[in-house]
Amino acid sequence: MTIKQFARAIGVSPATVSRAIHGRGRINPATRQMVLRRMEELDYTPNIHAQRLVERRTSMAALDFRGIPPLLGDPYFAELAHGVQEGLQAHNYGLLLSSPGEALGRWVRSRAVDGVILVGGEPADYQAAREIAATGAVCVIVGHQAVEGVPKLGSVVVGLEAGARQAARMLAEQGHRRIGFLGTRPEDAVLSAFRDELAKHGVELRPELTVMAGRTIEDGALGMTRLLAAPERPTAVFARRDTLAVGALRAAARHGVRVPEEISLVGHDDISLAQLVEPTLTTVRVDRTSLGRSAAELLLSLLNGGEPVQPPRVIATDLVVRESVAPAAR
Amino acid sequence: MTIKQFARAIGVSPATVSRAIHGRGRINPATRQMVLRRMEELDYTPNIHAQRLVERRTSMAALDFRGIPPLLGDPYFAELAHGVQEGLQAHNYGLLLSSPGEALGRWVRSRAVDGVILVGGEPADYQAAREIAATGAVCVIVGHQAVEGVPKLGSVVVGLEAGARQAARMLAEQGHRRIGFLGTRPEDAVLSAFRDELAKHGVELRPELTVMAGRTIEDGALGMTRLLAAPERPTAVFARRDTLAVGALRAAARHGVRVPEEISLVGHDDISLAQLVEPTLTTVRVDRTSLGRSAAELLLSLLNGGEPVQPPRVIATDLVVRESVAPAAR
DNA sequence: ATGAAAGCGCTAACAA
DNA sequence: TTGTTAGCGCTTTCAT
Repeated sequence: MTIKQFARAIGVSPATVSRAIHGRGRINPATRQMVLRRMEELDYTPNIHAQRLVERRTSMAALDFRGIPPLLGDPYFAELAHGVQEGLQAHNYGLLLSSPGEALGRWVRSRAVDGVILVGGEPADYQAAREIAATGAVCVIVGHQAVEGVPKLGSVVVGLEAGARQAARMLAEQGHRRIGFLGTRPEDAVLSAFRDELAKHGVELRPELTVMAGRTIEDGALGMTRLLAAPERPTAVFARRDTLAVGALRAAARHGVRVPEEISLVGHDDISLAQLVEPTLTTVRVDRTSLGRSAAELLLSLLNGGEPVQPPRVIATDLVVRESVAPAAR
Repeated sequence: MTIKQFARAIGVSPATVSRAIHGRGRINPATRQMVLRRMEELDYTPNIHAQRLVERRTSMAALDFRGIPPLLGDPYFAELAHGVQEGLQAHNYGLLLSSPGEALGRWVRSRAVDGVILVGGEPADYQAAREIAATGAVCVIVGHQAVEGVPKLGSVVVGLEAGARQAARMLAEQGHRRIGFLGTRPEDAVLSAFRDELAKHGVELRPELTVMAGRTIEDGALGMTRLLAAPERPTAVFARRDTLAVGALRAAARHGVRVPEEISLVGHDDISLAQLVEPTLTTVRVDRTSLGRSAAELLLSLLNGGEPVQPPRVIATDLVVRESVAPAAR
């Protein structure tokens, strides 16, 4: 049924129907109620394409993971998507899941979406975001660094410092003085914040106990084995990813070192596995659902004429205390 | 830029541009190439809403998880979504992620999507699928039972039997005779197939070793504890969900029972956790990516005037052998 | 407060 | 082979 047919059926003009639907323009409240009621009865729903064509907005946003390999299969990104969806849904925006590749550009240029949320921290991703914003669509990038001063471009940042500092503080306060670090890359906001905070508490993160292990469980096991073999074995270890921490846990078990009695362990990310290992893992949580929700909200605000320059939104990490940490043995 | 402006700019009529874009109707190949080239140069992209309005198709499908709680946060569904996306993308279809609730109906009635993929096995889900198909949209339901003979409605089914039988066969062949089962519901295709196949190998699945444990890790631990306390302890256990199996693994560890040396363990679903526990879990895989891809393909075929009655598509499960199974101790 | 009419940007008959 | 024209279903001035 078209608006014309429907209007005729209930004895008003199409314009009145439109006014009733949107509540804009002058319209008699009584007529409005009547129209709305009869819409239900006759099951009339406006054709969304006609609306979008004339209104020039879509109420759709695209979410793109920039070809990050495991894509949606990875719970990390799945939770992010969930948050984005929540944020959009609250404003009746739809979510278009963009597949990696060039499709995203097509969606934007054909105006299938009003805006885009890009997830990715690489320079190329920031470049892509700029290009999208330049075409007139609104774009929000979720990554590790803030973007400011670019019109139609916003950013949401994972604040890695906070959680790392909390972890450092807790370990220091529990009396740990020889602390190991299992990392992925030497230049890492988590590592520097952790080291800095330890220093503030009079604890030095020694280079020989700082191991760039990798990212997998196996990497973690290997790294932990090295730490356990150190002349002065650490009493606590901070791992940059939970997967590394889980590997470390295994290695400890294999070497007969009890966690947390003999060595404490802190992970990072709070993947679901963290609650499933034994002992359960104390870890730094990245709240991916709020990350997604914030990105969605920022997008919507930019879309509604929000200021081009937003205060950068930072989603702070925080420590989740579980079983894998104990005071340092004397 | 509109088609009219673009057409004028390159000195042809809008109709010619349209023909060039779609390659339909009579058009001089040379003109076509020219138009296509100039589209690139002038960066003209058709407004998708105008296209959809007149073509009466959207090239969009909605994916709805029917409010299954963890939603996208759960890797199981994330992988499914991934498969769906792959299938749709191959035909240039877009994926609209529908949020639980009434939104789906709106997308369908407003013609925002041509079709819907519904994931859910409850009777209410099948009912919802029927209603969608009745409105004129095409619908595919992903669940445990096939639907046939309903126009515009297709189904993809997880073939639970195959994997369950493989598991039974393997355990029987490894010499296991006292086998336990940790289930979720008594009426279950997996349970009956497993029991039946065991019987074929001369092994009885004894009622006292068949425990309806639940679905969580904790449930699994409890169930396993009961099995371990049985007068005649089983030498192998089949768990209906990997979460149950993981719980069983823990319970075994707590009771000092080694897996697989003293008791073998098989799970079901192959969630990512299955590879992360120790020992890694032998389990029945449900290939969720192909499940999603099949659903997408079926949807597209129905959309393209495919037969209302499709042969029901079944995605078979199969056994993944890892470390948690060993021959029965003599 | 309501209706008539002019587009929104595209496709597809129908003419040429 | 190409152009002209009439919609697709809606919103929004501009009249009334």
